[in-house]
Amino acid sequence: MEAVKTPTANGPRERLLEAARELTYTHGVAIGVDAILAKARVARRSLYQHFGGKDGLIAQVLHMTAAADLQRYQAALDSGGDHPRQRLLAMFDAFEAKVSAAGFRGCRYAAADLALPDRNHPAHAETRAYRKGLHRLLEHELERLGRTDAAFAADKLLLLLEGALAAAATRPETYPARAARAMAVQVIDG
Amino acid sequence: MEAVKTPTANGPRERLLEAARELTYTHGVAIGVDAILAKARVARRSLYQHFGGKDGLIAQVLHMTAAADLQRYQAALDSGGDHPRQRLLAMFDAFEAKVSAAGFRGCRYAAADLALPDRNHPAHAETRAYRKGLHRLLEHELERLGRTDAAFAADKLLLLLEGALAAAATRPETYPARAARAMAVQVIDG
DNA sequence: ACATATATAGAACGGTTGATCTACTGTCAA
DNA sequence: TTGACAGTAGATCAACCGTTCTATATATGT
Repeated sequence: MEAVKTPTANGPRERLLEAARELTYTHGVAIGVDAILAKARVARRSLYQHFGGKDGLIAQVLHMTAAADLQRYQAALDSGGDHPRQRLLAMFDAFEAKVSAAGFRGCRYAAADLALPDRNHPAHAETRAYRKGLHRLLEHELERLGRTDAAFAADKLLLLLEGALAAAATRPETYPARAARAMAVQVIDG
Repeated sequence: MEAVKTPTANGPRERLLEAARELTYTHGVAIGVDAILAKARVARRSLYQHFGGKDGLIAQVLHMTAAADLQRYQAALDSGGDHPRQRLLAMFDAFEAKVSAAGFRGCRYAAADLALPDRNHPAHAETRAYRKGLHRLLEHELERLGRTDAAFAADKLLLLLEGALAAAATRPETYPARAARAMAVQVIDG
């Protein structure tokens, strides 16, 4: 029977996704197809077979990393224990470690949105879904804190995260994540 | 004598700057040279004569808009009267109006930084100078408030502005500038 | 009137882009 | 063995990129 065929864990499709994930982060989504193909060591045809084109590949990369990033945020929350306040602070701690880590180059999703002026590009739907998911994580914790303005407070925390990502990409020496965490405390305890 | 020659207020140089200012904002700095030339109704040669190339034009556009934007921020501060607290709040009010205005498409400087992976591109020096100038405006008001941590507090306000710009570009329906202003009050009164 | 500088229009260059195509190889099931 | 399928390699395409070029027109200053 073999109902489920092994998804060739290291097949051309996965190699393309991995290569594109790295290159679009370090060089932006404007990176050339040739560079992706070379890094993935995959035939040109496979790209168009699996993803329909460059746009499809980029959208799929964002879809993949969004799921992974949201999982990481969820894990950071869980590392804070049971109390929502501690959970949120643990998340901002993990966030600070992330933006301070070597190789940090800014927010992949903000970069994609800014680099693709075409509003109908499939990538925008992915970045929108990502932010919605992150907002949901934050809002849920704030609701558990008994906040009646959980949605608005989640907007604030999301704004702090986005601002810190933008600032960390251009002025890392000011430790923006630390400033964001300090303001987050005000929002959480507000 | 004519010590100062009229800088041909509507000469090719000015038309190029104006066209590039608009097009790089709506379509990103990846916009083609041809589109800029067509909009400015200027000969191809004039671009290379005046700016040396596309990179020089982009850098000059950022230099020009940075000066204008900083002047606008200064004017917004001044509209708040004498007291630093009122001046800063007036500035955040003006900021909210700006990001809510029709045609707002995000932060020109953040977009330029993200779209130009080459760290040596002259545009980066302009965006850095712009942020430094904005930071100076904020820090000066905070110093007048007697804050000993004026530099750090200015970092926070700058982070709020950058975060609101990023959020307003992708989620305008959440009124990020309003959230930023609310948090700014906390920082200012902190 | 003449020279100079600056503008224009547009052809052309070499390079790169994303995408399509043909041809060949290997695998596996019928 | 045969046929279908997915993969590789690489030529090729049209379009566009930023840049350089020639040639011509239009001012301005001496």
